[in-house]
Amino acid sequence: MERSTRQRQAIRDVMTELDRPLSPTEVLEAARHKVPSMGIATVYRTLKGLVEEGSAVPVELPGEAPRYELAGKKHHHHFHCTLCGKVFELEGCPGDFSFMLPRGFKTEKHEIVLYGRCSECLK
Amino acid sequence: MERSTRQRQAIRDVMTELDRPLSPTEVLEAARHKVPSMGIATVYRTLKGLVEEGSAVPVELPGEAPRYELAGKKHHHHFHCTLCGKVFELEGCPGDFSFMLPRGFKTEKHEIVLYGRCSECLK
DNA sequence: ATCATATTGATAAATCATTATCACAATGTC
DNA sequence: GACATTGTGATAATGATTTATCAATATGAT
Repeated sequence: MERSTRQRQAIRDVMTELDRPLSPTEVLEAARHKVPSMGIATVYRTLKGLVEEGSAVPVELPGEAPRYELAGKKHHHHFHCTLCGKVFELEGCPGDFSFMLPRGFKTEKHEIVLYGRCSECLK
Repeated sequence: MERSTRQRQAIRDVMTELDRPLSPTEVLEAARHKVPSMGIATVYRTLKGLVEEGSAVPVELPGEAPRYELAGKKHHHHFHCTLCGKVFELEGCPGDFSFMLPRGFKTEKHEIVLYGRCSECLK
């Protein structure tokens, strides 16, 4: 991640503009609108580099290959549209799940995923 | 799933006895205590059959291959021990996540996964 | 107990996401 | 602008999980 290339800039731009967790394939499709020659290998390479340098983080959802979003966001969870498949960032969090813990267990973190229809798919 | 075999009974027994979501490998290891000759193919075949007949359900956790648990349990979520890797069933649920939904979105279901140390790993 | 056939176990093959390879192109330093 | 070097794109290779294959075995109806 030393040189500034059209491809890398396009990928960063796409992640900023769409502002939701994107799969490598989604990144490729969107980035090709800016750099039509882009290949999937470049997407994987760049996403890996962004994660290593700390400017992106992987978003793992049940039964799905990792998506990626820009780092630095505050604690949040995700919504997965069951129709279009897009994942969106959610605000808010119930916060305390200790009442669900069996005796003797200790929790470090949690994940919440809501499933349903996004506003676009409900139109 | 027509005949009753030692292998299938062993797999059902293991799932009942351990009473937590099990990966195919975990099922194999436990079932071999009952039927030492058991092969991994039989585990996959049997789990698939159990799911098809509705007596087991897949449990998908972020970044993990599916585990399987017996069907018929009431709404619940899961705890994933970050040390031993075992997954446990949790009781209770905050229930309402509508306050997290963006305007125009509708939710159908949700998943919660807690991560931390199980009681065995804290001893 | 016999027999038709479903099941098993070992392993080859298929899948799918991701990474490695490598010739060619682009970057940016001098 | 020349050049050393990094980056790209096409695609082969990899790794992990799951499924297919098939000869041998076990089941259960007769």
